[in-house]
Parts: sequence; C-alpha cells; structure tokens
Amino acid sequence: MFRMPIRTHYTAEIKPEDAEKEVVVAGWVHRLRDLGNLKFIILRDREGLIQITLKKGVTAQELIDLAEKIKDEYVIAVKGVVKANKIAPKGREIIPKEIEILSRTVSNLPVSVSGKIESNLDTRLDNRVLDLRRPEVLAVFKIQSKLVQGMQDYLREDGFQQIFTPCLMGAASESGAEVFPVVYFNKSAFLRQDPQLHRQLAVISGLDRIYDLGPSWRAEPSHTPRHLCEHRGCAVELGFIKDEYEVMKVEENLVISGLKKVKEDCVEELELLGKEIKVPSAPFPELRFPKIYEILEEFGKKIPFGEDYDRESETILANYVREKYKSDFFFVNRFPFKVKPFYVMRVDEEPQWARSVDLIYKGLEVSSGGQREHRYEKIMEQIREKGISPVGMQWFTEHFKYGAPPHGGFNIGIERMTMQLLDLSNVREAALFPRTPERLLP
RNA sequence: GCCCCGAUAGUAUAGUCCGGUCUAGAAUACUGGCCUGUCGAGCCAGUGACCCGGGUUCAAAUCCCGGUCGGGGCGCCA
Repeated sequence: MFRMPIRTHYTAEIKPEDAEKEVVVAGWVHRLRDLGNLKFIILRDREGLIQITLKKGVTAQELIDLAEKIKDEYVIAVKGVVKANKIAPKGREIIPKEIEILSRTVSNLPVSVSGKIESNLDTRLDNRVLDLRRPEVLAVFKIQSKLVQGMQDYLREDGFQQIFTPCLMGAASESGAEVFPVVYFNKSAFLRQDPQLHRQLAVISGLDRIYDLGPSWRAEPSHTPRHLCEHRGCAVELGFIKDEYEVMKVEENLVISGLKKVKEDCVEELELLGKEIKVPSAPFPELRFPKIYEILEEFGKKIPFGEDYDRESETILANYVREKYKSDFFFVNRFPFKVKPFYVMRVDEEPQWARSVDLIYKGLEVSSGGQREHRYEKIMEQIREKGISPVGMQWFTEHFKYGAPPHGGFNIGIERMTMQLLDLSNVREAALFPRTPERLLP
C-alpha cells in the first residue's frame, strides 16, 4: 500500500533555503509537462504547488518510466531532495528519489482542475469533489473559514458565549417563509428557518450574550443566485440593551473583525482571486424608514408610505450610500411593523415602525435583526395583531412571563457574506455542497 | 409561486435566426508519436457529440408542440 514515509512537508512549507534537504510530499498531480527527456510533475496539496523535476541521465530510469504512466489528478507521494533553482516556480523544486502512485483516475475528468476550461456551475457542483481541488475554489473556503473565525474572535473577546440551539422544531419558527416538514415519530415537526426564537429564550434565561453558528432551512423554490434551501448563519443575541443601536454596534465589530482576519490571513488566496478587502470602519451608515421613501423618490422610485421596499430599491439605496458615504455596508432601520414578524420591538411613540434592522453589503441583504419585544403583554398584543394563534406560540411566549430583559440580536448569513466579499456571481459558490430546490446531491 | 432564456463530444463551445455544401468546425481533455527548463509548454496524428418524446417537410442540430434538466429576473429572504 503506502510504503513511503508519511509526508514531511506541505508544498508551501518548502522554500529555496531547504536545498539539499530530503522531503516527502504527497498530493494530486496538478499538471504534467513532458518535454521528452525532461519531465515536470506539478504536485498539489492543500497548501499549494511544487514542481518535481525528472531528467534523463540524472533521474533513475525506473522513475522516468513510472512518470510516463502518471496522469492528471493521480494521487502520488514523492520522496526527494529539494533543489534551489531560480527557473523553478517559487525558486525551488524536488529531484525525486522515489515516486509512489497511491491512486489513479479514470480518464476524462468532468471538471478541469488545472483550470484550462471553466465548467458550468451546475457541472462543477455535480462534481464538487473535483471542483474543490481547484485552488481558486479552495481559496473561497479558506477565506470563509477565516471570516467566521474573525467574527468569532470578536464575539469571544466581547464576552459572547457559543450555544447550540435545536434544528428540529415542533412549530414553525417564523411566519411567512416556507418550512420543511420532518417525520418525527408520530408528531409533525419542521426544520428551523432561523435559530431566532431559541436564541431569545437563551438570553432571557440568563445566558445574556450568546451566539449560535448553524444551519437554517427555507423551503422556498427560489431560483436566484442568492438563495439556498440550506444556509448557515452566525446568529448573535444580547440582553440588557438600551436600544437596537447596541445590537448594530456588535454587528459592526463582528463584520470588521471578520474582514480584517481575512485581509490579514488570506493574502495569497485573495491575490489568487484578484480581490482586495476594504475593511470598513464603524459606524456604518444607517438609513431609516420613513426617510427612505424620500430618498427613493429622489431617484424616481415611488414606494407607498408604510410599505416595504423591493429589490430595485435596495440597489438604489446601495448606490446612494456608496456615492454619499463611500461605504459598501449600511444598515436599514425602522422597517414598517406590518412587514416584520410579531417578535420585533416597535418604537413605542411611533408604533408603525419597528426597531428592525437589516445589514446591506454591496447591495444585498446579508443580515437582519434588531431589538426584540421583551414585554409579555406587548408580545401577546402583537401576536394577536398578526393573526397568529396565541396557543401555537405559547411554547415561546410563556417564558416572557417570568422576567425578560430588553434584548436584541441578528443573524448574518455566512454564504451571503462570503459571496459579497468575493463578488461571487452565485451564492452556491460559497457553499461546500449547496442545497437548492433541485439539488440535494452530492 | 409568476415571467424570460437555454440544452451540440469528458469539458467548454461554433453552427440554429434564413432547414440541404454539417460526412457537425476550432479548443481542451483522452490515445499514440516527437521534443533536456517547462511554467495554460510546443509540434504531428487519432478517438469522441446534436437532452427525451411527438409533429411539419423530399430533407431537421436547425422549424412547431410536450416533457425533463439548467440559467436568470421578480416575489420572499440570510
């Protein structure tokens, strides 16, 4: 089987200064360049690429014979000596002493890993395992990982505790969005659309400052480049707030910390993707209803007073903010209560408007949240106003009878953040194995 | 859920409007050959395709209908 000693280095760890060292590298054959009596194998692992150079007369003949059999994407291990060489990529190459083929391919790969031909997204997703080997695809997920890490770094420093909330629900978690039903013994259950309500319960139980990283499901048959049936969110909730502005402050810090982390730790990946990260500074611009109607009207967009805005408005507002404040990010606050769920807190003096906040990044909603209603009577009143069955929501509302501090939070979509950060044309690019109405495999 | 567009080798495409010179073209991958510093290596040769079903026609990749799958816009949303 595997007779070679285990890998001593990832490719990226090997530098020209390691000349004359004996190393073992292992990975996939990224590219082959056969010049006859001179052959190059470009080997790829998680961290990068390295060139294996075989020369007739220098390299043992049996290695050269073996190398002739190697094809793209074979898995090989190579033991050899590092040689510093200015004409080799990154100034170093490996002169092999031993090569072992660990796994072969059948011919005709459905996705070109070395990137000579760009496949359609659908073909790529059908063959996602192969697709993920492409360095530029791998880079997206390294960046995503750092983004989430950066967001968590901030949360932990600021006293937020990570919690895990249930994904199976005995009742729909929000009005409006479609839910996936689940067979749950002899009961009807659903996959959550949002960890929202359980986060609130966690906060009023006394956990105070929490975050939850996890999936949500929406059974919407949406055919757009920005919807998934399964997506992940970094959902934050905090208690004892004065108003929604404290929630927004947390969100700003979280975004800044995430983007900063990506900028610092993903220099090569960003370069590979040709992207530059603009780390925003706080506070982010804020647009509020009903002032938004006036702004929109300036640009010839008439939205009836008290109504929600549409996609076109979102674009108009994003352009407006980019021009006026030079910012990719902005908050939209004080949405009409009538378009928001029962649990949001209204402005007491102007009950038409809610302390409900969306975060828009490069013209796309990446998060929504705000201050929640914590007063039991008000919650019940709003449930009645929305025409929801109070009995059905009792599992949630009951707990507000026994002391609930003012609180608020938000859920920021991880795939959408990644998509906007890297200007990906489809959110599916930002999900490892995306779930869409038609796609449930692999 | 509504609306628009598309489907040609393993991949990505040309050809479709205006049916016949399409025996379907170039690329890349694949197979074979040449080549001692490539870096999307190069050169030569070869294999390989019109989504499915029905219709119109002397003749369909091309026109019409249905299906399936895919892309996008809106709604909704993270």
